[in-house]
Amino acid sequence: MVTNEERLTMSDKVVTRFAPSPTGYLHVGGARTALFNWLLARRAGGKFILRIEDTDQKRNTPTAAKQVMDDLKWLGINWDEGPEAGGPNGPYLQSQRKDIYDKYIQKLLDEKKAYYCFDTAEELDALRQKAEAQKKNLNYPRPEKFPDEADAQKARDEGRPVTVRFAVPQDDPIVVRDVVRGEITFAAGEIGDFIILKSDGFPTYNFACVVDDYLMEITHIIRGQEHLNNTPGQQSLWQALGFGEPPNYAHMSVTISDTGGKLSKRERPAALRKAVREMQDIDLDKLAEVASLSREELDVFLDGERTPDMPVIDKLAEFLKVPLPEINIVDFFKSGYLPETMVNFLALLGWNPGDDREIMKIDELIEAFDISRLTKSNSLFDRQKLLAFNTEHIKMAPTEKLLGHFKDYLKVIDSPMIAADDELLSRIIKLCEGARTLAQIEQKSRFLFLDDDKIEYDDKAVKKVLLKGNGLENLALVRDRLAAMSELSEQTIEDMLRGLAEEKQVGLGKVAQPLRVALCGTTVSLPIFDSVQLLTKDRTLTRIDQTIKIVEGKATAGGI
RNA sequence: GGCCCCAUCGUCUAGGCAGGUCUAGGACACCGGGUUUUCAACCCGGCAACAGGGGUUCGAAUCCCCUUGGGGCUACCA
Repeated sequence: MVTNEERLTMSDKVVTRFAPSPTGYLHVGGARTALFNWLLARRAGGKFILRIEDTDQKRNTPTAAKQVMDDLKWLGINWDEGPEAGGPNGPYLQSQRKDIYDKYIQKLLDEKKAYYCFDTAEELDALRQKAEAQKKNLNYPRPEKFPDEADAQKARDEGRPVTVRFAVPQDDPIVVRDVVRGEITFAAGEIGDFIILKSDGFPTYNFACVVDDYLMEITHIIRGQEHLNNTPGQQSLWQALGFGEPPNYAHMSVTISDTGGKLSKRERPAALRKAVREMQDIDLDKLAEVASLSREELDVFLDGERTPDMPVIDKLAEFLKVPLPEINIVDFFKSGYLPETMVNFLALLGWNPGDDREIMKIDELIEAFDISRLTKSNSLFDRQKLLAFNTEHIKMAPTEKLLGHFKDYLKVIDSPMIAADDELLSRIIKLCEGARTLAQIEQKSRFLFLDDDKIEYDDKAVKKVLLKGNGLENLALVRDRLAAMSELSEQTIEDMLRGLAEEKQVGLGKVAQPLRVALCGTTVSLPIFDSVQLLTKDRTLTRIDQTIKIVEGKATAGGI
């Protein structure tokens, strides 16, 4: 039996890569792919390369590459070669490697292993439909005689699109050796000739990726199962180009959404659409204004025809207070998850260390990582389990580290708590022991940083705690006792509240909860004794008075 | 439709390649109880799975075949 250790030292230096197309933020699936490649490289003491696959002129957004890199950095996934880092195999943006690809395209053309095509989109469509009628996939009819350079020039002059197709060898079956799935055989003739150079002069993914993997000396490619069907074609190209042994492929399972199907970034707009449809009396004009969309653009989106950019979706959701499922890595950041949580959780989606360990630090993950333990079957992204993981990681994290994460979080959500100093934030964090997300810590304590007149009273809380039973009366009593106190500490506040509860023959909750609602407007906050002490006596009294006034007013007006 | 992949508790999974030690282990969720100034956290207990059918074998969750189910791909996207 070959151990993981032996396998790693037996092989040459391991080189892996993550090759995202910069179409938006890094999403969970991409992060997982990046992570596995990174873990393998780190485990083996090899190299991890970041390569940006931006050969599609239509889909790239200018900021996307930076967004992806920011998200990788947040996760702690660093790259040895790539944009920003540099390296001997650059450039690392495929759009800047055109001359390299041209050279290899020309080589295939010269060797009659590829040929020019001049079909229009309509002509291809017709071919595809014909194939469909015969219940087959389109297998492009290769011409008997390949067009030559003169033909290509003529087509260009006539304004016809000029592409290049790879002539896939049709005589033998193609066997792909996959680390997680074993040997997969594609029958001879199954893989049709595919386009390697687009009419805009850029190579297709299937071509660029083969050339770059070769030139960058990639030894292991871990990617999603959705690429499995590309592999025979790529492997075939690898051979035609004379690149020798292809790299080790490992096709991971796909991450499935709890709504069914592959986890996709389309889910956020879809969730928003659904929520808007289910809502009544929304002012659509106002809504459009909030997102700085025209009313028409909004309608188009709501009809499901087109989707605006993510920041617009976020704005709409925020305005409507609709929680959207987190899909992109930044979404999780903004929801108060720790990067350690994401790395740990993602690593366990389709991989496990082989023992009962689940909560693991990054170092442990690296130490335990073994590519042969990748799982074959698809897995569902379980948000509840993710929450449990986050709870554990918050619990585990040293205060200083947590403080750092918390400050990052406050910044990204633009919280009024940014104003607080480290000492105060540390105390707050300690008071929130057991919190599941950084968001919960913020929500429990932000009332301390709001102006007294900016407190929003939650209707349900007011009804349940102040209007039912003796809530208001108890609050008034608390006010009097508090006003009479000279020294305020958690202990004296506790003594006062407990004493009062005992006198009234009620549980502590009956006096503590009305006070809590008066301070922060909701039933959830930091422990009450600390809350009062931190807010100070004067401001506590102010808020109590304000609350009594507002609630009594509402009650007599029959508003509640 | 064609091609490809997959199949253990509700979910993530261990076990499978080297068949017996599996009356199938862990975690999350769920249910019941405890603790409690809120939300959490925490403690104790419980429920819960080898998709179905055929083989092979003394013996199958484990090997083979079929069925069913799920997923992926099927672009001048990656």
